[in-house]
Amino acid sequence: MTDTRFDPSQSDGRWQAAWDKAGTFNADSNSPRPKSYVLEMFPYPSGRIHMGHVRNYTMGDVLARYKRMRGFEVLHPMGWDAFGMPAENAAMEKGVHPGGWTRQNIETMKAQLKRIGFALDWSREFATCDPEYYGHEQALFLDLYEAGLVYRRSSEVNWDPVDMTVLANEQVIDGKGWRSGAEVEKRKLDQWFLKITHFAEDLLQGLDGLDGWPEKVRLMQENWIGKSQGIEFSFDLSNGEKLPVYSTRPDTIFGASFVAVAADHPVAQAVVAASDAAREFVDMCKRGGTTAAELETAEKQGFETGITARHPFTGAPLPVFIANFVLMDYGTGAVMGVPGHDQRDFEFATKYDLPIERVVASDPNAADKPFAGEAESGDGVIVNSDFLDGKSVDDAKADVISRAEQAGWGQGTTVWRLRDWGISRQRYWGTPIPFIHCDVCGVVPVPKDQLPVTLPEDVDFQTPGNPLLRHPTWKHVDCQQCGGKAARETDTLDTFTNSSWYFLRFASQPDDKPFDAEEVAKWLPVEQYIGGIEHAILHLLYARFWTRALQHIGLLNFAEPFASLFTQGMVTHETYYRQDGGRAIFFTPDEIERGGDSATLKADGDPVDIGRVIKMSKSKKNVVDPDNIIDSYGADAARWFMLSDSPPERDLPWSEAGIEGCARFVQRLWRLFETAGGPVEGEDKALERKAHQTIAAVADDIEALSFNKAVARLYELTGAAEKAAPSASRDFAIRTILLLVAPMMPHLAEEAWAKIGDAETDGLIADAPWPEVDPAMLVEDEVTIAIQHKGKLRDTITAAKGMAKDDLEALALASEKVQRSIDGAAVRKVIVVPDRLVNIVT
RNA sequence: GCGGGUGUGGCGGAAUGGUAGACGCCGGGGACUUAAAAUCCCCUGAUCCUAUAGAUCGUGCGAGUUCGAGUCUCGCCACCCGCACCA
Repeated sequence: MTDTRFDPSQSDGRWQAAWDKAGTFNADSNSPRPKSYVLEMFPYPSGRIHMGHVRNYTMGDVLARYKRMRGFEVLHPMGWDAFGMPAENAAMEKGVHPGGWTRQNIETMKAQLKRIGFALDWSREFATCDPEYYGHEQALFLDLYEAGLVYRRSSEVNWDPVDMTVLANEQVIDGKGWRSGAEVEKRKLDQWFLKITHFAEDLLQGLDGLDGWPEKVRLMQENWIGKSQGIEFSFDLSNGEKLPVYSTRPDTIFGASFVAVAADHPVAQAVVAASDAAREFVDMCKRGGTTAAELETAEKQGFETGITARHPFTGAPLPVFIANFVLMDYGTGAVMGVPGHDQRDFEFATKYDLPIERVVASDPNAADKPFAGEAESGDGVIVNSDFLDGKSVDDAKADVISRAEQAGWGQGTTVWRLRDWGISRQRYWGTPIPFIHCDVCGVVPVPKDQLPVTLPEDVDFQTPGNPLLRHPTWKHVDCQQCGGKAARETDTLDTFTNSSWYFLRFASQPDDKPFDAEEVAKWLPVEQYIGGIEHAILHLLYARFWTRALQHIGLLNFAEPFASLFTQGMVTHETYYRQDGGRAIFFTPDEIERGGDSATLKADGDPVDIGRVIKMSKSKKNVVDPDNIIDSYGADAARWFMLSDSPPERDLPWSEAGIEGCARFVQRLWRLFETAGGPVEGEDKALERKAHQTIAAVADDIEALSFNKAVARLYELTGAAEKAAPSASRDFAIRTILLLVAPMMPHLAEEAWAKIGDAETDGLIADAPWPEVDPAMLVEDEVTIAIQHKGKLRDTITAAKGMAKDDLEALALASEKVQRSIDGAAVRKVIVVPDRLVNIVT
C-alpha cells in the first residue's frame, strides 16, 4: 500500500481538459434519454468570481452531475448577464470601453469557473451584450409591440440624478436609487412600457401551481402584485364636479365622515390655484420623507378645501380635505374616510374633530359601544347603517356594490399594486430599443431585416448622461416609411429584459430567430433553478411575465419558465477590525493569524477584534478569493466545503479550519480509494448493507438539495469502510463511495477511477451510472430496541428485526435496569413499538 | 403595523411524535517520530456522585395534548428577511 497524496494542482486541470475534449457535458437535444434542465442564475461579469457564485454553481453542478448519472440528458449551461451600469461606471472612471471591460471580465471569470470543474455545456455560452443575442431580443420586443404589449407614454418617472437615468419602481428603495443611493427626483419623460399588468391576474393565479417554489417567494410576489377588490364610485361635489374614490370597505359607507384627496390630485390642484394656504400645505406634503421610519412617525395632516361631497345614500355633505396620507398613484388618489374602521382615518378624524361612527360591531347589541382609542378593522355585523343593518361585512359589501351598479354611481373594481414595467433607460450599455422617431410618421419600428440595431463603438463617457444621445451620427437615419429625416430611439432596454428570456436561448440558438419552439419544448421548463433570494421579485416576476407574453403571441406553449426554484443562502465570514478613534478599520482574513478564540494581526502581532459573521463584502474586507482557495486546497476541497455543514438555504460561515478539514477529507478518501481493486474475497454483510443504505439516502438527499446531509452520510460510510477488514464487501463499499462523491469531488473521483483501472472502472466516472440499490439490503436483520420506564430511557437491547410485541415486552421486563427502576411498582400498561421501543408505564 | 422565517453543546448543524446532539469543526489526552508535519486511537452537553456503574437536568420562555414532545396545539420572547399611510 503506497502512501501517496492526491495532488489537485496536477489532477484538476487534467480532468477538466479531458471533459472538454470528450464534450462530456454538452447537451444533446436529440438524445433518447429523458431531459433535465438545471440552471443557476447567470452572473453579471463584475470582475471576479466570488464565493457566493462558487456556492450557487456547486449546488447546481452536483445536481446536474447526479442527474447525468441517473440517466438523464442534462442541459447545464452558463452565460453572462453582460449589460449594466458598472461597465459604464468603469468607462467613466478608467477610460476603458464598457464592451472591452466586460469582455475582459468574462474571460477572467470563465477561467475561474473552469478551474472549479463545473459540468457546464460551454458550447452554448453567450453574453447578453452579443449583438447575436440582443438583436433577437429586439425582434421579440417588436413582436410584443405588434401584439399591443408595448406602449409609449409620457409619464412621471423616477430620475436618478447621479446615474442620470430612469429607475423602475422596483429599483427605488426608500426613495433612493438602488445603485447610487441618491435621492430620486420626479420627471416627466416619454417612456416605453411593457404591459405586465395585462397578466396581473394570471401571474397571481400561476403562483398557486408553483409547488416547487419556496412559499416565501410566492408570498413576496403575491404581495408585490397586490390584488385588492372593492368599489369605485363617484361623489358629487359641491362645486359641481364628480370625485371618484376607491374603497375596499363599501360595507362601512354609512360610517364615512369625510373625503380626502392626494396632494397632487386635480381637485387639490384646483384649490391650490386659488389659495396660498392650500399651496403651502401641498408643498409641505411633497417635501415629506418617504422612508419607513418617517412614514411611521408622520402625523396625519389635512387641509380643508371648503368643498363638500354628497353621501350617495344619506345625501349628507362630507367635508373634502387634501391629506398627506393619500397616495395619488394608488386607486383614484382619493378616499372616503371611515374613522371607526380604518386606523389612518381614525387618527385623522381625531385630529380634526370629525365624527367617528360605529358601523361594524361584534353583535347588534354593541351598536353604541365606544372605540378604545383605535379603529376596529375586523369582521362583525353591520350597525347604524340603514338597510345594511344586521348584514355580515361580506354581504354588505356585495349589497352596496350591486346598489351602486344599479343606480349607476359606482361599480365593483379590482385594483392592483403592480404597475406596468417602464423599460426605457437613458444609458449606452444596453439593448437599443429598435424604433425611430420621424417628424412625419411618428414612432416607427425598425424592420426586422435591419436588426440588430447595434451599439456604436466610438462613444464618449466623460460627460454625464446618455452617450447615444450625444453621438454625432448614430441616431440620424432615414424614415422607413416616408424616406425623410428621422432619429433613432436613444434609450436602451432595462437590463432585466436581458435576463427575462436567456433561459430560452440556452435551450436553442438558431441564427434566424430568438429560439426554436420545438427545441425549447424539449428542455423547458427548467427543472431546477437556483439563485439568490434577492431576485425573488424583480427577475423572477419579469421572467414569468416574458414567458407568458411569448406564450400569448404564440411563440411558446407554456407559461411558467421554472418548475422548481431554490434560493440559496449567502457565504459569510467573520470580520476583523480595530477601533481607531470613532471608526473601525477592517482587516482581510489574509492579514490575520487566527487562534482558538482570538486573532492577531500578522504585521504587528497585536490582537484585533473579531466581529460579527456577515455576508462577505469588500467594504468589511471579510472576503476570500476562490482562486486562492483553489491554489491552496484544490477545487474538490472548495466544492466539498460549499456543500458541508450548513443547509443550503441558510448562510454558510466560511472558515479556514473548515476548508482545511475538507482538504484533509479529500486525502483521506484518496488513501481509502488506493486500497480498492485487486483480488479480495469474503463478506461483510453489515458494511454492504450500510453501503446500500447510503446509496439510497444520498440520492434522496441530493434530490432534496440537502447536500449537508449527503455529506454527513458519506463521512459515516467512509469511517465504516476505513475500519473494516479487507473483503469483497469492503471493496464494494469503497467503489460505492467513489461513485457517490463523484458529483461533489469530480476530480478526485476521476483520478481514483482511472487508478483502479479495471473493467468495472472503464471510461470516465462522469459517464458512469449511479449505483443500484438492492432493496433487500436496506433492511437490517437486527435492531436496537429502546426500553423506557414512564418515557425515560433505562436500557437498550438488541433484538431480531420484526420480533413479536409479546416477546419484546418479555425481553424488556427481563431487563435488570428496568426492574430496578420499576422498583416493584405495578405495571399498568406496556407500549410496544415494533423494532423501536418498549415503554413500561407504572 | 402586516406577512414570512429562525431559535438544539464552545461553533456549523442531525433527528417519519419513539434512544436528543448523527456528521463536521474547535478543544483535551495518547500512539508513531530524533523532532515536526502527516496519520492513527481515545475523550469531549451540564451538574451530582459512594465514579468500569449510576442519578438528575437539558432543544429560546410558559402552559397544554400524549404512555412518550426538539417535533403537535395555545400564549409569549428574541433575532433575521420581505412589504408598507395600498384606502
